[in-house]
Amino acid sequence: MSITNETDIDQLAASQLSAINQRYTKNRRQLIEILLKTSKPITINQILESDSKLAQSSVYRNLAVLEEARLVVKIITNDDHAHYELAEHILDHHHHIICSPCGEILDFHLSEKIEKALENSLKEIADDLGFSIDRHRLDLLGTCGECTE
Amino acid sequence: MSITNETDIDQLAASQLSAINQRYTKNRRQLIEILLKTSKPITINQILESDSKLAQSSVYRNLAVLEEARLVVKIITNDDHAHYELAEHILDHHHHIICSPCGEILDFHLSEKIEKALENSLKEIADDLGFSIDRHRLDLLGTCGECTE
DNA sequence: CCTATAATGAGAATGATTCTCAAATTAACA
DNA sequence: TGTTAATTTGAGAATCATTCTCATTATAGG
Repeated sequence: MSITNETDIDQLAASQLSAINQRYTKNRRQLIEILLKTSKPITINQILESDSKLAQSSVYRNLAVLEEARLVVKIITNDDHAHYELAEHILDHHHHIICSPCGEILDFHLSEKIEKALENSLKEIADDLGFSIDRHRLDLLGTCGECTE
Repeated sequence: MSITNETDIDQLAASQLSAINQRYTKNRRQLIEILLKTSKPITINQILESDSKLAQSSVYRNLAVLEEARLVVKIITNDDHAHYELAEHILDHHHHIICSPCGEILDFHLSEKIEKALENSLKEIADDLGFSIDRHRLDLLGTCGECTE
């Protein structure tokens, strides 16, 4: 349950964008490509450095559109800069381990067993509180090897 | 494992502040009191409304100091405003359910069994990745009853 | 090809948060 | 309980990520 074929992603992107009356433009395709190449969540600055010709305002705007189309997820931490990565139905369901000193974010996976148990538990809790749940997120906050040295 | 006695909190606050060479001033005490009265994480604006005489710049500064002293936790979401609440050794270990439309945050608890299983799992993962872990956080994102109607 | 509509890019505007600095408070000690 | 040195406070200015504006450019669908 992880899409790597680029044609598939293009179809998915086009379809999810059109569902909210948005076009799958060159700029938006390029953002998807950049995020696909990167194996971890990145900031807008990193995106701007990585390609060049992209206009800052368009990157902000398009990431917001892609997020609304549920193709991209914006990750907010205590770091100054938001990070972005592809949505979980493109990658797969996972969580984040965050280095507080340097702001780097890596993905990690929980065992299926624990993930399931957690999900069931969360479903009950949300019901009790009268919430309808969109998703959950689990973050580990600490210090990476680099920053410890 | 939840401190409610106000004298105890004062002692704890004084001690943790002095550990980072900071004083337990009237302003800081007042912030702790406000957070103690509130049963859920609140924003700086809510704090300013709730008391009045507090200077905005001091509230920002003092919450940062209290956070450094590990008495207070800053909660960042996709909402514009950060929320604050007392640290987990004053309240107790818990998680957050966040209403995306209105930004409200409530606390919830996981059963002890799942919490333990999760912690063990996370410890292993962090070790494998060479991270030293400070804490974990688990958020439920969705829509509260009020915002659904 | 036209035309209407949406997307783009450059720069201005916004707004939460942080910084500055003079005045007030505090701790420590005589 | 004064004195002094160091810290905290408050008002407003500064910062900086993000959002908005608007004229120009690209696109979809006849």
